[in-house]
Formats: sequence, C-alpha cells, structure tokens
Amino acid sequence: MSESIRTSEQTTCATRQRLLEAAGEVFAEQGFRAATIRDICRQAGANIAAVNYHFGDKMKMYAEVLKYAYEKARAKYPSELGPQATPEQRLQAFVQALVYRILDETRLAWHGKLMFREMMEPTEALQTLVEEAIRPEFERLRTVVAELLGPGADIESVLQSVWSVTGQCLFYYHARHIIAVLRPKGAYSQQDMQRIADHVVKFSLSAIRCIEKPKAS
Amino acid sequence: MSESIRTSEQTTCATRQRLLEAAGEVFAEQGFRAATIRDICRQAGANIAAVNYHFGDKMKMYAEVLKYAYEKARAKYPSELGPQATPEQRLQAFVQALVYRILDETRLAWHGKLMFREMMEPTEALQTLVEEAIRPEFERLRTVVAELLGPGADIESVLQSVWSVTGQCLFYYHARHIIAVLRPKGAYSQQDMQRIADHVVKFSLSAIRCIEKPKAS
Amino acid sequence: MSESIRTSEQTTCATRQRLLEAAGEVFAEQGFRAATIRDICRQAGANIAAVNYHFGDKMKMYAEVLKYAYEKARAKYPSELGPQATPEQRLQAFVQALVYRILDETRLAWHGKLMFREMMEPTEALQTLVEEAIRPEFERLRTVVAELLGPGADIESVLQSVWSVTGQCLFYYHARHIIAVLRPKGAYSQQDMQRIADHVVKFSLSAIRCIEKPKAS
Amino acid sequence: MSESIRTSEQTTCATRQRLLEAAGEVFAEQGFRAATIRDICRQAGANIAAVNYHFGDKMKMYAEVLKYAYEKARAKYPSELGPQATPEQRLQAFVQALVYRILDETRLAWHGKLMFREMMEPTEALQTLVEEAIRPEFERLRTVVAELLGPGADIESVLQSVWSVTGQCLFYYHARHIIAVLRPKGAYSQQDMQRIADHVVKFSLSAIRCIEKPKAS
DNA sequence: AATGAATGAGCCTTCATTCAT
DNA sequence: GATGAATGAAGGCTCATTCAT
Repeated sequence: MSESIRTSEQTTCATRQRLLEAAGEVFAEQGFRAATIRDICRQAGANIAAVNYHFGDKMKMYAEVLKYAYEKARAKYPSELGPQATPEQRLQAFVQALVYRILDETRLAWHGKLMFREMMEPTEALQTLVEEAIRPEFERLRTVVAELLGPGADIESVLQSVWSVTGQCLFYYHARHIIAVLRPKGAYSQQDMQRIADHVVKFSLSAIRCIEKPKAS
Repeated sequence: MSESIRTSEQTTCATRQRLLEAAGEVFAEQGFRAATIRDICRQAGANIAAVNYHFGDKMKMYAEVLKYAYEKARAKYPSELGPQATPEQRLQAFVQALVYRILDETRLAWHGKLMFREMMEPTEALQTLVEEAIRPEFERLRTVVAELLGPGADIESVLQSVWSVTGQCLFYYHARHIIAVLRPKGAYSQQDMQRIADHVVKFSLSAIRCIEKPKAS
Repeated sequence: MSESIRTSEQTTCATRQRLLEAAGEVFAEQGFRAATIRDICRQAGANIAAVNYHFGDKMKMYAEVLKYAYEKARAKYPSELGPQATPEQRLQAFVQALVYRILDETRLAWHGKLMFREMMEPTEALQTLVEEAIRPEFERLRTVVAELLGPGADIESVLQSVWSVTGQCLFYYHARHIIAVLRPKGAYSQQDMQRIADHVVKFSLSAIRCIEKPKAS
Repeated sequence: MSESIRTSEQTTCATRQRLLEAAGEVFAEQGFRAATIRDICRQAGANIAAVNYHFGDKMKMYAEVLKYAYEKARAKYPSELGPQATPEQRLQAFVQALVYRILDETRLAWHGKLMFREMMEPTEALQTLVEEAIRPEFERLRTVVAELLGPGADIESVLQSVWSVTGQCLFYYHARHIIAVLRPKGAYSQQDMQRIADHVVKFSLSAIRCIEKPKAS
C-alpha cells in the first residue's frame, strides 16, 4: 500500500513527465536496446503499461525522450549569442556549451549523453534528431567558421575545420574511459571544463588564423 | 564432468577458430549485448552449444575474442617512423595512419571496430587493452607534441593538444552516422582520406605553432 | 539460413509430436487466436520455448498442425476408391468419409474440426491448406458428380451440385449447436453417422438423377 | 459507487446507441474475443471507459448487442407466403429468402453475420436466439417438407431433408472463403443469386420427389 | 453522463544456458 | 570433440478493467 504513486494533487500528467526523465537516464546509461521498459517504469514509479499508454511503444517513447533531451540540453547550456557578437565570441559560446553538455556528470544531465549515444548507435530516430536538433547547430558553427576563415575559403575547407572543432569536443566524451585509464583523475570540476573549452577555442582559433593567413596573403 | 573448456593457450581447433572469427565480426558489428550466440554460431557453422563447450559462456568468449583481436591488431600497423625523423614528419605519419585505419572501411577489419566499441562501452578487459595497445601509441604522440610545443609547455598543455589531435581523427569514426546524414556522400576515396589527414596535420601544426609562440615570447 | 527448425519430413521427436497433438486439440477447440501457447505446452508437458525451438513461432506451428491434421484425417477416414468403382460407390465413399470426419467426437478426432475452423475463420495458412488438401478432394468429387450428371451437364451445373453435396455434409458441423437446441440428443453414435451419410447420398443421387433425366430426354 | 449501469429497457442515450451499433459491426466482423473495446469505442467516437459505464463489461455489452441484433433482424425479412400457396412455392420462397440474405453482402448487415457467428461459437445467449428467432423458421420449413414428402414420411426423414435444404443454403456462407480460393470470382450478382436459389430448389425438390416415390409405392 | 489516467494480468517471443548422448 | 533437445528467465506489447474527477 505504500506503493501509492500519486499522493499529492498534480494537475499536469506527472507520470508522463517522470517517465520521460527516468527513460532519459536509463537510455543514456544503457542505450535503447539494453534499457528495459520495466526498469524505466520502476524508476519512474509507474506501471509497465504506462509506456504504452503515454507513448505507444518503446521506440516512440525513445523518440520523445530524444526530443525532450534536446530541448532540455539547449535550455541548460545555451550556445547561441546575438548576431552582433564577434565570430570569436560565438565560437567560444558554441564550444563551451558543447563541452559543458558533454562533461556535466550531474545525475540530472543525461541529455547530452543520450544524444551522443544516438550518434554512435543510431536508431530510426536519428534522422529526426539530426534535422531538428543537430543541423541547426551545425549550420551555426559552419557560419562562424566561414566568417573566421574569410571569404577565400572553399566549402570543403570550412567543413573540415568544423569537424576539427567538433571532434576536439566530442573526444572528451567518446574517449572518456580511455582517458580515465591513461590519466586517472576524479570527475570533471567546473574549472576543468572551463579549461578544456578554453583550450579547444584557443587551439582552433590559432589553427584557423594560421590557415587563413597564407590564403589571404 | 568439470573441466574441458579451452583457454587461449591451447591447441587451435577448427571450430574454435571459426567461432573466434565469427564472434569477432558479430561483436564488432552489433556489440556484446545485441550480438546473439545463435547468430555467431550460424555464421561459424557451429552448433549453438559450441560456445559453451569451447568458452564456457558468452562473456568468456567475448574476453577471448578481445584478446585475439588485440594480438591480431598488434601484428598489423607498425607505422612508426625512426627517431631521426622530424616531429612534423612523425605527426604526419601518426595522423595519417590513424585516419587511414579509421576511414578505410575495407581495411578497418573487425579488430578495429571491436576495439573502438570496447572504448565506448568498456568491460573489464579495457584496462589491459589500454595498457598494452593504446598507451604506447599515446606516449609516442605525446612525445611528438611535446617536441613541437617546445620545452616551455607544461604537461597539461601537451596533453590537451594530444587530445585535440586524436579527437580530430576519431571524430570521423564516431560521428560517421551524423556526417552521413549531414553531408551524404559515398565511401571515402583514397584522395578523401589523404585530404582529411593533411587537413588534420595542417590544422594541428598551425595551432601548436601559434600556441607555442606566445609562450616562447 | 541453417534453421534448426524441423520440417514435416524430419525424424519424429517425442516432444514435437506431443506438441503437434496438443496444439491440434487446442486449436480445434479455441481457434488460432484464442489458443495460447502456454496452454498447448502445458497440455503437451513441454516448456514454453519448445514451440519456438520446434516450429519457430505460433503461426508456423499452426501451419504444421494443419498439415498434420490433413494427413491424419485422410489416413483415419480414407475417402478414395479405386477407379473401377462406380460413381455411386465413389460418392458414397466420399460422403461417408466427410460425415465421419466431421461428426466423430472422439477426443482424438480434432483433425476434421480444425480444418473446418480454418475454413470459417481463415488465417494465412488457408491458401496452402486449400491447394494441398482441399482442392484434390474437391476435384475428385467434381469428377464423380460430372460422371453422374452425364456429358450434357455444363460446368456451372456440376459445380452447384458439388456444393449441394458438400453443404449437406458440412451443415451437421456448422449448425451443430443449433441442432443441439432444436433437437436435443446425445453424441452421434456410429449408427447415427451412417444414417446421415446414407441420407445425404440418397438425397443427392435422387436429385442428380432427376435433374439429369429432363436434360437427357 | 454501485448501480448506474444501464439496461436495455432504459432511455436511449446517444453514446450508448452508437456503441451498440459499432459493437455490432465489430463483433460481427471479428468475433467476441478478437474484437477489442478500444476499437469499438474508437468507431463509436466514445471514450474507452464508456463500455464499462454503459454495460458493465465486454461480455455484458455483447449480450446486449445480440439482443439488439435479434430485435432488429426480427423486424426485417418477413418473407412468409400465405397458407394457400403450394408447398413448392413456399419452399421456393424460403430458399430464395435465405440465399439472398446470405449472399447479398450489402444486405447482410452485421445482424446476420453476428447471428451466424453466435451459431458457430455460442455463448449463453444462443438458447434464446434459437427459440425466438430460428425455431419458427425451422418449423415452417419442416411443415413444407413434410407436405412434400407426403404422410408416409417419418419424423426423422423429414428432419434429414430439412437439414439437407438448409445445409445447401448455408454452405455458401460458411464455405465462402474456400469457394473464393477454389473458384475465384467477384461478388455475387443478382443473377448468380437467383441461379443458386433455383438450383437449390430444383435439387431439393427432385430429391424429395424421388425419395418419396419408392415410399409411396 | 462521461472521461483521461492508470493498472495488472497475460500473451508471444527471444535468448543464454544446460543436459544427455 | 560435438550436437540436438530442452529449459527458464526476461522482454515488449496488448487488453479489459478501474479509479478519480
């Protein structure tokens, strides 16, 4: 009888929300396939059938979670600056947001991880995720890099630099277990994250400026 | 009744060998959990019970496969330049080898894929893998970067640049699905790979030199 | 491709055989959908997973059961006479076999019922059942009726008489519950079945002869 | 909390009525078990809980639907000829009405289908259905056949001929799927139906007359 | 009179594992 | 050295039903 899930009066559909959060954590940790509906429901304090009721099936729930994750991540670490900001400032904002999203190991910060998981082992939901969440950010970064490289840069060069910037950031996520073995240390502090972001920005800006000069001269 | 399970030391046995190869491919493609014993056995032309007979259980087989993969991979890809080569040349060699290994899908045998997988979702086998296979390469790259940065660079700075170089390369593997959606194109040609490697080298060298200067001055 | 699933040609295997029998009874009684694998396995003294092992899935098992039912039914009540028999004798044999298959309420005689169920509420298996089991019998009856009607009968007339003969037989199955209410009586005895078969034969022969005459004259 | 469940006596209520109609169609098409409450409610434009609210549960709703169907069907199809008609004419009328009812798919509303279903897989409601709807027709046909066979015919013979006539008609419904596979053709035209009815009448009359003669002599 | 939310039982299926030969 | 047969645990999903409003 202590199982009673809803004791307080909540007008919004609390269960759905709890499912979304629980599923986010579990999916982020285990991946789509390994995660079980039972586990998610238990963690959300909901009945197994709740998933079917609220989302239809596991896959549709996953898609919703992914969308939700994107919105949450965007809200938590906004990466967009006004158009009057310099390209350097906008690059800094972008990298910083990306690094923070990746390295924040707070239990509530499953958002970034879920998205990177989807990137590594895509499901049918990838297409949507890319078009709605990733492509806009990608285009934004591309614009910034294009401005930094100057008008002489061709499309391919811009793209390669975009990958270089992004790759430096994602590495800290993808190689986290390797890094942990090669250079054991605790969790990333706020300072660590800032230092990493600063390095990536400096490294990238230096490279871009050096690359750009020979072309300009 | 108890012990007739083979260990990797023992005499090669046709079925066991076929299982090892088949398991390698399947594990690399699907991951430990998603891979099924039935699938592996079918592909190896063996009976379902063979896995249990030869390895004990699925997990033990995975461990053997990983060890086997490591031994195989160790034999390939020496890619080391003599110490008389310049740091720039050695960086070029390193990056090129890594990029080629990653992008050449016909050449990235299951050994490579499996090891990347283990990096993302490690089992107990990771520790060994890192120490025996990855650390040597890491130290080599660190030496190169340290030389490039000059004696003034502190350990952390060197490390960060090492990550930056590696991150740029690995990105093309980890983000392959995203890239495929963002910029659809066919397989990488020899030229593509060379261009990518050249870009990473140029980008990194430019960055390192620009970073180094302010420190030197 | 190397399915370990048995096909109907392979060696009998005790559990498989028990499953076939149990499934036959249960499917005949409850229909494909309502029948549960658990029930069938319990009745067969087998594990739930046995269905998957021996047949693949519920539907494939059903198809096998249907095929098995047909063979059994044919063996139990053979309806075929040698070609030297008169058409009248062959009609008698056909009707008698059909009536017996339908009305035999022995617990072991689920064969006929299962097939009639499939006729009423067809699954994907119907097509095969018709082509392999029903059409041959149909053609046989059609030949007999054609001979009885004489060479003057057109195709449609033959067909209609075929339906008339068959309809009279099947009625005792399809309307069994109605009959039981309209004229309550116990199970059909051997004598009852014989009387019914005789009536259908006499009724049909009379009709066919009377129909034929006006055409001949 | 207990009693506000409606019974069929009570005031008509829009939702309830729509549920009744929707349930009729779905039950007729899919059968009791395969039909889902969700499906019915969707088709009726009602909430899922409406079934429980209006009828108590699925089974009780089915009973109500059956009763409703019977009342509807009773109103239709009087098809009785005056007593001054000859037995042949009355047989013709009976067969024709039955065949038309069965084969005209646009006219065999769900009422008919549902009742045929109930005949095949009866619930407790069958008894009533037979007594109130079927027995009168049965008695009418029995009288006709008795008259045709003449006073010498014993009860059992009359009965068997009644079944023979009815069986020929119902066959076109029960075996419709088989027929569709054995002799693929489109829907039955007006002409087809008439031809079938005529055949059944001629076949049956011929049989009855031939059977009767030997007895009379 | 009616409904959105939630539930629990049960179904088919899959899988790694074990047993007897 | 190897295999066919069999098993139990678990997973995703569906459904009729009930609760609170």
